[in-house]
Formats: sequence, C-alpha cells, structure tokens
Amino acid sequence: MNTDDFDLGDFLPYALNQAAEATSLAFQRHYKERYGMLRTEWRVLFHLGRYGAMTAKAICDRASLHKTKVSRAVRALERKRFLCREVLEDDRRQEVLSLTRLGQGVYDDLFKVAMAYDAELGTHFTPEERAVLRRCLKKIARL
Amino acid sequence: MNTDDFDLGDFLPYALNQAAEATSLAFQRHYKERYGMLRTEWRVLFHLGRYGAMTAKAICDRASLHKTKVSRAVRALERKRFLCREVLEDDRRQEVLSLTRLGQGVYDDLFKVAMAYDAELGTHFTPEERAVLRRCLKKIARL
DNA sequence: TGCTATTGGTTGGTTTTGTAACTAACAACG
DNA sequence: CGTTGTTAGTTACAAAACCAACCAATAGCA
Repeated sequence: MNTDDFDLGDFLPYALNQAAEATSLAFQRHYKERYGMLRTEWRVLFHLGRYGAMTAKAICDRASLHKTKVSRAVRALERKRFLCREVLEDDRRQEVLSLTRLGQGVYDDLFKVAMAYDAELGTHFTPEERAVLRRCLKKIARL
Repeated sequence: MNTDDFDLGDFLPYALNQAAEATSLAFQRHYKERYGMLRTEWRVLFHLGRYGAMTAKAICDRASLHKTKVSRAVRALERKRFLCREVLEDDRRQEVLSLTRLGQGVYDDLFKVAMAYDAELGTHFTPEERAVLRRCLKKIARL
C-alpha cells in the first residue's frame, strides 16, 4: 500500500467505527424511543430472547461485555419488568436471568424491527458482498 | 433469511460494533499509552496530519463528529502542544488549526503504527475480501 | 476444619459523552 | 444603520461508561 494516497477511510479501525456508528445510531431510535432502552440493555435482551435464559456471566462471555455493564443493564431491564432473576440452588452466587412475558413481547417486536433493518441494509449489496462482509466481521471480532 | 437460525452475529449493526470495538481497542493502546490521547483526539490529529490545516468545522464535517467533541479534542491537543490555532482575519469566528512540529512528529509516529496495524489485519483476508470490506464499510458509513 | 484463592455480581467515584443553552462574529434585509 | 437570523465555537449540566474496590459464595487444599 502506498502511504501517500492513503485515505483515513481506508484505515480499517476507522472505517469500522464509522460504519458501526452509523448503523447503531439508526437502529438505536427504535429501542430508545419505544422502550427507553440503552445499547447494552437491548444487547442483553437480545441474548436472552435469542438464546434463552442464562446467567449474567454467560452474557458477558458471549457478548464480550464487562460485568459491570451487564449488571447495570440487568437492573434496568428488571426495573422495566422485562426480565426476572432466579438464584441457582447449587451455586448461590449465580442467578439465571429469563425474560418475562412482557420482555418476550418487547424482544419479539424489536427482533422484527432488527430483521427489517438488516434486510434494508442488505439491499445495498450483492449476496456475495453480504457473505464476505459477515464472514470478515466475525473474524475480526474474534481477533 | 430464515428467522429461526438467525444468529445475533449476523445482525449487521451488532457485527459491526463487535468488529469496531475489537480493532479500536487494539489500536487504542498505542495512542493512549504513548501519548495519553483519546479516540476523538487521534481522529482530529489524523485529519490534520493527513489533510493539512483546516478549521474545526471542516473536521466535524469530514469526520462526522459533533462540534462539542471536536472542541474538546482540540483543547486537549492544544494543551499537549500538538496543535495551534490561528483566527482567520476575513471571518473572525473561524480558527484554522494546524499541527505544531511536535504534533507532526506524533502524527508521523502514529501513522506508521496505524499502517502496520492495518497491514497486519489485512493478512487475515484475501485481496478481494479486503476490497469488498472497504467498499461496503464506506458505503454504510455514508447511509 | 480452617485458611487462602477464585468467582459471580454489585457499588462508588472519576472520566467521557451527549444535549442544550450560550457567546461572538457575521449576513441579510428592512 | 438596526433588527433578525445564522454560523463557529464554547460551556454547563445530565447521562453514561470505566475502573477499582468491594461482598458473599464457593473451591482447593493443608
């Protein structure tokens, strides 16, 4: 790569950030306006809705989120009556989180919106581009 | 797309965030540890270093950054003696920002690091993948 | 058992960010 | 000229993120 005509937009961390920012902001409207949720909150909600009840630690690991972030998101979702906790009998440090009926409904709604938004984004690309994009992003996230 | 086997990692805003987070964190080490800079600060520095002296407003527009963010970053960079301001005579609201010799040196150093990091990231992909990735990300950022 | 280390999760205090209101310089138009 | 509107940039206060110390339950092991 010739350094002289290198554009800032070619620098991967920068380009990723710009793209992530743009899509996050667009999608944020939905969960923020409709349910007063924060980014970490919808992530937690999505994890529980998509993969079923699990412990906070499990969410931390799966989503690469710090435990304080998850802890606060869980409290917020609990206050909204979107989820409830149940202490595990075999290890009373852990508590299993599961969505309430209300939380499940919110998840269903937001999931639909997410799919629609994703599909809309997809229209700008060919199937091959989409495939490459997904593959590359997953790979980068695991680095 | 079948909604039943939809993975959260397939949701573009999520995947983009994870990837952006991963690369940002890795690169952050350099400008943070070595120069005590914040993300917005290195962005501003890069813009000035790459595209030459310009006004804060110009940086806002080019980088899609809010003016308060830029204002604070400029102040921080000024305190570090990395840049200096010069009020425009024809319109005294504006001030042209330019890197000091010190700031230029820091930019040169970080630019090298950035190129190296970008190249290292690139080794994980084929040239075609890299091309698709760049193109798609730029497109998304402009949406 | 009793001691230390580890783990899941929470809390407190500081930094960063976001939002809105503000100042100062200019522009437009009567 | 004035008066009103806009634009570049700053500041103040609230919301959110980050980090480190913390608590309570458990595991490891003498």
